[in-house]
Amino acid sequence: MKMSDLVAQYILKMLDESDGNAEIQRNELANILGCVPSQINYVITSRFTPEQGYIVESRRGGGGYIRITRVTTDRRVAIMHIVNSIGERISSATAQAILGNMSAQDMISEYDRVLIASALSDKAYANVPQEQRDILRAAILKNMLITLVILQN
Amino acid sequence: MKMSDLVAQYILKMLDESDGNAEIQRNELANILGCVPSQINYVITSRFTPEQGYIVESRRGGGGYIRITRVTTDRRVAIMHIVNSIGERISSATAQAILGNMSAQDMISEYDRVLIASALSDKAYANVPQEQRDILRAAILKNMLITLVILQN
DNA sequence: ACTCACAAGGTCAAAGAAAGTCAAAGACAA
DNA sequence: TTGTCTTTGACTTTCTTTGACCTTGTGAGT
Repeated sequence: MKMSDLVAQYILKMLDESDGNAEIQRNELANILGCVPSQINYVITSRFTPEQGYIVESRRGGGGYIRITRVTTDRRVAIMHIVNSIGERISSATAQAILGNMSAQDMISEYDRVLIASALSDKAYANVPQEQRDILRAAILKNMLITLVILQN
Repeated sequence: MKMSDLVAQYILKMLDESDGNAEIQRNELANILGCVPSQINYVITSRFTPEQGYIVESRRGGGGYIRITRVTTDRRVAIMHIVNSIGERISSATAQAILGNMSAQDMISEYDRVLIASALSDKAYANVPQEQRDILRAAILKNMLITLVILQN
């Protein structure tokens, strides 16, 4: 595997393990992975750019470091906002409306909207007693939206 | 036999052997088959086009590659097959297994797998009486898979 | 405070490793 | 003979690796 991929992988793993925030020491990491230090810079500038959703800070000198932070895009925050606004139960119509808005506002793709909607349609809930349906729908909707947030990036 | 046919044959064999997904190195392959590298490009552009059901991705530079993926149209058929094989009820474990297989066989993307799984997880069904859960899950799973089939272009 | 040594990280350009493009030449069937 | 498909190779573009040299922080000794 390419060195640059190894480095990226290593950093991504750190990010995953520590909630989107990784602090590395350039020389140390280069040593662990067996590459030249500037390779680390290369990987960071090519794969951890702001466009790709990362903020990079660093310091030189003794005790220096490079800190890479995965920025939770507004999208993720926005989706979580909606998740939190969904109560204990939700009707089919309301759910569809919410999904429609989310898609209109580019928080989710059209593809996701349709797919999620298909998991909420009343059609699938034929066997569930009326008063349970909306509770169930809310639970599933939240679950899927949270999954989306996790899948972002 | 024509060089271009040899190359095509080689690639087709790789696709067959690895489930519709072949990754080659242009120069290496050219070397194995004894042709110039650009011959590979010629074969790919003339025989592995999207119209003919292939997706081609590539990267230049060190560790570069050319990846050719066969998009089976019978993907839809295959999914419907599975839909029909799902009975009245399905357990969480079985559902996960089916999704895992589908993703492994490239019938659905990893993304879809995770998203669908999140709609089936037992966690969301807390309020549903035990014996209803598996029925509901089957209904939702089928619904989502059918939606996927529709969404496939 | 001042200076100097050391410890980080940063920059940049050159070399290397692949893949892509394109046009000219060749082969061959209609 | 003409038009289409193949073959080939020179040249281009993109991505990666490496190393020499630069800049910035820290801390000890004066």
